[in-house]
Amino acid sequence: MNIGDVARQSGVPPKTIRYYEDIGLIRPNLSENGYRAFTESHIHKLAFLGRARALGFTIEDCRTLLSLYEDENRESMQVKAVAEDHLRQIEEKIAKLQSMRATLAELVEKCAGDHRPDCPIIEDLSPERLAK
Amino acid sequence: MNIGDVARQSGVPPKTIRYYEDIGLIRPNLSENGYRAFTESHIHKLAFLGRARALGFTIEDCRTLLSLYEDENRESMQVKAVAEDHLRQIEEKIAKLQSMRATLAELVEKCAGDHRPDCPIIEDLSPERLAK
DNA sequence: ATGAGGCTTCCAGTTACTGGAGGGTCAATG
DNA sequence: CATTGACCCTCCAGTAACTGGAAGCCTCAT
Repeated sequence: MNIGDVARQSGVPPKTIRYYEDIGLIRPNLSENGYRAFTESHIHKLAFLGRARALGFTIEDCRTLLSLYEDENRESMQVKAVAEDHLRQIEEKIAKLQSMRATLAELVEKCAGDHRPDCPIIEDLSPERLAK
Repeated sequence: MNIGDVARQSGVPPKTIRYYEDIGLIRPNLSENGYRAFTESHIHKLAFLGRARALGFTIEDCRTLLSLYEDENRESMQVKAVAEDHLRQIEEKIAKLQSMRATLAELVEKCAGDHRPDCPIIEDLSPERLAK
């Protein structure tokens, strides 16, 4: 199967598939004409990767998860560890963003948004000592 | 003032200050010995940038905000527009992350995390058609 | 004058792709 | 049989915002 078909069936764009090959996530065969030749198994792996990426796992996490996916003797605790770690990082990001949102929302609300220059947003960003 | 002092007073590391100069956010003078020479005003701008970055504004947003900061004739609606836009993007990011978190939390909870290979996380990532 | 610490420039690496140039391959059509 | 359009290939560069490191001046205190 050619890369275009695989892209359609896995949901992973051709460019990305080539990139995944570059970094060693998948290893398609080469056919005589120089085209990559993919199998069903490649489609599965790519779809797997697509979902893992959609859940925000890093490429390195994906590498680990893919090897666990292929490993009949994996222990679910290995998978769980990766996922829990990722979950923690997502929660940290959410916390950071929520704190930003809180500050921003407050500032935006306080800002008149008219034609005058006075602006609580600018003031908040300015070093207070200027007020001296 | 040398870059080290400015870094300490503004909270922006020397490397980053040089980078900000590179991309035209600040313009320190050059002293005879080839060192950058900063003024109070540079410290203020850098502190401003540091805060804006901490609120997640992009460098391009910072460029805009900095010019508004320096513009006595700014209209607060200009500032507000930038902030509102940024706020919207943050909210989008939060939404995406929360959806990831929900899925991940559910999967993590369902995973036994023991020595057996069965794992709801891997199953969720796997293309279902394999089940056929 | 020597050594520590600060300053300089420049190059490379980070994350995960994405776009584009330049150029072969294939299947179908005229 | 030539051409056309849709594929495919490789390689290079760019994205965001820094950060680390090498190689080499400058300055001040001993």
